[in-house]
Amino acid sequence: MLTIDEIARLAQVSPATVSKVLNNRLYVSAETRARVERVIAETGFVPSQRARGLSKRRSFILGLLIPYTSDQLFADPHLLEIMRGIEAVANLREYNLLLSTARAANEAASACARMLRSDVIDGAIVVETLDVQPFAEVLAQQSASWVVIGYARQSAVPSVHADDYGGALQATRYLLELGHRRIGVISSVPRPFALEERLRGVIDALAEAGLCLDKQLVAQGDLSIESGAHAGQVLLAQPYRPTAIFALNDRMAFGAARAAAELNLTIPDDLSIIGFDDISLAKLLTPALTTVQQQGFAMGKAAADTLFTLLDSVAPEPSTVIPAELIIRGTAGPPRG
Amino acid sequence: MLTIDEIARLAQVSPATVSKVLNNRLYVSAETRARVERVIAETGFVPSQRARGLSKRRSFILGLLIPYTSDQLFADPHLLEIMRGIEAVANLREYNLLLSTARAANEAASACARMLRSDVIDGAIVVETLDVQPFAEVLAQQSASWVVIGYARQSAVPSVHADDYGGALQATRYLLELGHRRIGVISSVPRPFALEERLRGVIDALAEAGLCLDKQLVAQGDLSIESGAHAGQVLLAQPYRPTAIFALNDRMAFGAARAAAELNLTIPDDLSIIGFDDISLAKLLTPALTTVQQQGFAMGKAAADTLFTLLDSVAPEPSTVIPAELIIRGTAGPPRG
DNA sequence: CTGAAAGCGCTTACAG
DNA sequence: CTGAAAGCGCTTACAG
Repeated sequence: MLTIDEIARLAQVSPATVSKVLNNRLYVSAETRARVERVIAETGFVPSQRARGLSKRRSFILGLLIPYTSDQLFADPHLLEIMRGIEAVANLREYNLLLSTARAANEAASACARMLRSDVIDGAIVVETLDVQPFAEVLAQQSASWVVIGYARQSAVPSVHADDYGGALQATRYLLELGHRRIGVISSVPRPFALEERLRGVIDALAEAGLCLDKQLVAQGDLSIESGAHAGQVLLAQPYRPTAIFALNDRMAFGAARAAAELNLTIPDDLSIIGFDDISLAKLLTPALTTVQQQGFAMGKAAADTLFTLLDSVAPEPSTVIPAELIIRGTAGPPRG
Repeated sequence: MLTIDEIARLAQVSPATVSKVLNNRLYVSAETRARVERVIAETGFVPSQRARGLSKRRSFILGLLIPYTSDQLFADPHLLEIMRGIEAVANLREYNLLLSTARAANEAASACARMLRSDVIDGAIVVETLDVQPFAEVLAQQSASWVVIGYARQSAVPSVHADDYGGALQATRYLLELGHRRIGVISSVPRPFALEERLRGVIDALAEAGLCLDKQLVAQGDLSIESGAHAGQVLLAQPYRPTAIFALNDRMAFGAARAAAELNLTIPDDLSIIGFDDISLAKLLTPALTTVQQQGFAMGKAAADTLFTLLDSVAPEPSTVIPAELIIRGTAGPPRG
């Protein structure tokens, strides 16, 4: 294998000098630098990262931890966009990305701790698909650098999340503007904190219009399509039924659409539906689903930026909120009559 | 940071002995081993991977390369399953997974080469979402260890792929058994090799029944939903139209279903549709899509096994074929009348 | 069975 | 501006 010593020999300088050139250090004469660079180019030499890491005490690798149950991951709308955002930043810093998709949260947390201790990774980004608490406990001890994409409530970890509250506010206001007054909501039990925020957005938007959230018009699902269909049936079976349904995630919105179809209700004429997430299938519903989009790329980018801030030992923003945007497509319109 | 020297001091042995315990070497007395293990357990010591790697000349990291255009990745049915399969094997070997999702194929190839040369990774698994040729050219030179998931035609790389031919054979036979004689096919231009194989399966199954593939009944898409819809329109606009359509991927099958809906054709009574891939949305079509499923987990596992075979310097299987299975759901039935 | 020494391939003060 | 030397934290012959 080509080593720095070999390059030094070919360029007739010391390994230390080659190292200086490699690291863009000052105090190397222009001609020496040129000579070394030529040899490097000719040989295609790439320095060994692990030797470099051993000296620099860095691995130049970031861990991306996605604790998941396969079903969740498939459903996650913007995970890939998040990854792209992280990668974009990591590339600039010449960092690589290590992927870990452990199953249970505590299992993932200890795997993460191991990678940190064995210095395989310099820091980690944890996607809050499961409970973040186990990570907080394990990683706080070893004063590790990490950030969570999601809500890191009690723990003091920097976090990045979408503006769930604002997104729900927009969606609800839109329905109100269209003229809806009886707006059904499909929420979830147990409720991830993001949904808690979305629900708060609904309530506040209704309050702006002088309305209260009618308990009768809130049905609970479990985030799945099936549960959305069931919740939709419940809402639509009411004597004085809602003219619009805001499902707090897209999959449940799909379910609601199915429930409407079973009752021969036309969307959006008989029933408006809005979802949240903008999963890739949202466009495939007919009509296409009006929903709230999260900016995965921006979230990934922000998370990586935050992590590098930590690695540079400067205090990062405790939390970053990425805007969410209402995407108007075809499932919401003015109520009939 | 805790080092092997510190452990040695605490256990009152030499670092070399600690190393032997760590590596499960023979020739360590039971009591010495016990003492060292106790200290390791008490301190929670985890050896530095990069120091270990520097000595062992291994990084214990595998590269997973997914050259993609974001659209493709979203659409990829079993990528996550593939990743899980790879991870399962990697975990057993105490290897980690590095993820790289470069855009263009040649860009990805050179990034891969860099990671190999800088010994960030010991080997790579390339998912054939784009052309594998650039990888073959770049990696062949440095005699790197890598395998492709997909078809690695001219190149001598070990490959793992689904039984596209067999899957198409099954699907077509099934339609024939249901009684269909006029079977439309939605293929693609340009055609990935996997689709080539699927088409071959169709032709052979028809031949078994004494039928030929009618050119009139083959429409070309480009793998997208929209193209499938268009191809479906073309096929269904024919005077003597097909009673079944086999779309060579699920997305085009979705498009075909949409085309059928526009003509008020009922599925499967007026038209049977079969897809290929079993993407996660397949179940969401109403009726749910009958399609051919690829075993992503098995593919990932096989690819990782093959890569480790290479890393262990033994000659691997040149190619591994993973069975594909017809999943019978609701979009295919006997033809009317 | 155990340990001293050299080595993996870089980087970093430090001296010149 | 340049290079010798030590060090990063392990492992591996080798000697005892």
